[in-house]
Amino acid sequence: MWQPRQKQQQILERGWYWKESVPYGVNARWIFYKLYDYDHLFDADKKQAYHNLFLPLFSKARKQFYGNWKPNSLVDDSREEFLNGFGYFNEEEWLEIGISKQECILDKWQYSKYYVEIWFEAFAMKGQFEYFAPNISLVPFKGDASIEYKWRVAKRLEQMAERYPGKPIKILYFGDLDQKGLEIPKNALRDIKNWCSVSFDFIRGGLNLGDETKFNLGTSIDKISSYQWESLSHEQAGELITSVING
DNA sequence: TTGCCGCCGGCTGTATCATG
DNA sequence: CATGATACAGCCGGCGGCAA
Repeated sequence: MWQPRQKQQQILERGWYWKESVPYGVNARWIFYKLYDYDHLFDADKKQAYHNLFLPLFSKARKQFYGNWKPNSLVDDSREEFLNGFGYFNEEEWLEIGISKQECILDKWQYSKYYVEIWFEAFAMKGQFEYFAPNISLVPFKGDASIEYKWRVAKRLEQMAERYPGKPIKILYFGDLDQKGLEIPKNALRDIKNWCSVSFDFIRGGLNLGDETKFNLGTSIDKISSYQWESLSHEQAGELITSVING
C-alpha cells in the first residue's frame, strides 16, 4: 500500500478540495493552477513543478486508489470512444424506452435574436462551458484546427444561415492569453471565412489583454507573461462567460 | 536497505510559424 | 525549402539519490 509523504499528502488533500469545489469534472491542469497560484504548495519553477512533481503524484494517487482518489477522479474530455452494435432488446423495450419516454425537444434558436456558438481553446474545460452556457453549441479547439474541422465549421454556419434566415450569427471565442492562443483562432478564421459564404460576428470574449490583471491571474506553466484559461477560478470563468453571452 | 521521489526524456496526431 | 519548436492533454519509463 503506497503511503505518500507528509508534503504529498497535503498536496493531494488540497487537490481533492479543489476538485470537489465545482459541480463539473475538471482536468489535472486546472487543479494544478489552483494548487500553485492560490495555495502556493510548490516551491519549484512552475513548469518543473507541473511535470515533475504534480503530474506523477496525482497519477500515482489515482492508480493506487489513495484516499478517495480513483482513476476517474479527473476527467479527460479529449479522448472519446465510438461504441456500436447496441439497440433495444425487443419490440416491447423499444415501445417502452424508445418511444414513450422520448422527449419532444423543440428548437430554441428559432425564437432567439442571434444564432450563437462558443468556440474555445482549452478543450478539456468542456464541462465548465456546458455548465455556464447550457443550450449553446460548444466547438472545442485542440491547438490548431484540422483542415476538415475548419471545413465542417464553415459548412455548418452556412446551414445555420439557411435554417434561420436573417438571423445574425455570433461566434464567442474563449482561449489562452499567449502568442499561440491568439494565433489559433486567427489561423482557423482565415480558412473558415474563405470557405463560408455567409458572414458572422467573431467576438473574442477572453482571455483578452487586461484580463490577467482584472482577474489577478497567475502565469502559465510553460511561459511567464502567458495566461491560461485554467487559471481562472470557477467564479471568474462563470462571470466572464455569462457576461460575454449577455453582452 | 528498500522504495519513494525528483528529474529528464519520449510518445500519441495535426497543424502553423520561426529559423536556418 | 527543410527542419525544429510549439499548441492541445496527458501517459510511460529509466536513472540516481535520499529518506523512512
